[in-house]
Amino acid sequence: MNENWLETILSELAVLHRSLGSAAKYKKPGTIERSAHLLLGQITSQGPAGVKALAEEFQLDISTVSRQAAALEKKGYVYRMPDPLDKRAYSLQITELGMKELMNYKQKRLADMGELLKDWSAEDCEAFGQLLKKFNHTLLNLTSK
Amino acid sequence: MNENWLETILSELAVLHRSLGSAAKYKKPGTIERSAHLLLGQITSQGPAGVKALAEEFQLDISTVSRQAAALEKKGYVYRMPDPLDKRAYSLQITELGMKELMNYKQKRLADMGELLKDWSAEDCEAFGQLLKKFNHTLLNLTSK
DNA sequence: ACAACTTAGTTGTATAATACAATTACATAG
DNA sequence: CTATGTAATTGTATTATACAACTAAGTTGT
Repeated sequence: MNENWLETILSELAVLHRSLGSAAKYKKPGTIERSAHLLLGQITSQGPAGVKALAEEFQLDISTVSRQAAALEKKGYVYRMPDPLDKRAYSLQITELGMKELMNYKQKRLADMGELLKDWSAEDCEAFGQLLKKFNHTLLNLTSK
Repeated sequence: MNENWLETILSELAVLHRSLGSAAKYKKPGTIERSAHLLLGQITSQGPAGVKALAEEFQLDISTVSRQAAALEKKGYVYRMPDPLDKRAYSLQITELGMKELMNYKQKRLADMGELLKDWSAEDCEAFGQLLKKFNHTLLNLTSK
């Protein structure tokens, strides 16, 4: 394993993380935040789920997800469907408004990313997407065991 | 431009950002943080610099870098070299202790990353490193103009 | 030469995203 | 039916960031 590439990956990941962190500062009033959108996306694509399941899925602390869920609920993007068998639990379901918001957000992000990558070859885009996916997969697998 | 890869890139970046954010939680006492290490790395590889120059380099707010610099100084990893021509300004220079710390940190990170990627082919590591670099470059170029 | 402007850095305040610990309310097993 | 376990919330803390107000020092223009 060539150490040089490891070093590159490490430092570029650090830089990337920071860029993504500071880029997050286009928060006009009324917008909702990145993490909350991941939650919205999850319950949209995978169906309703409770806080605990979502936290496991994302490997986050339950408290983190709980607060995100509360924020989403406050904005009317999700509602809580009580679990009939367990009065402590509930499922988060996306609302019409939530779906609209999610679409909107995705659309905007896609446009931005398209603009950013407008000079990239299709091959590079594809490779980058695949490798990111693979990396995330590797990361989640390792940390979970 | 194939929209599908854009979508993959978008969502995988979001996931990656989050993983990197929560992985940051192995902070034993006495450790120093990711961002501060980027600063240390920068003044090591590019030579001493002031807060303003570093902030520009990283495209961060000056206040952010100022605080990071203060933290590094408090730990004894950098010292302030007053600029003889401008009494407002100074250069951050790395100390022996700072170098030791930086080495140590890099070493540990390299080992972790090597472990993480132990099943990756050399080709994939290389491609991932290159694409990350390219992406960061694209990102910094665009946002700066 | 001094008033007006500009610049380097700091500090106050705010926000997002996270974790861990304590708590609440309910569920389940002896 | 008491003891233990579990879903979620809430309190508190941390890192990393930005923006705005401020301080002190340098620069410029008449």
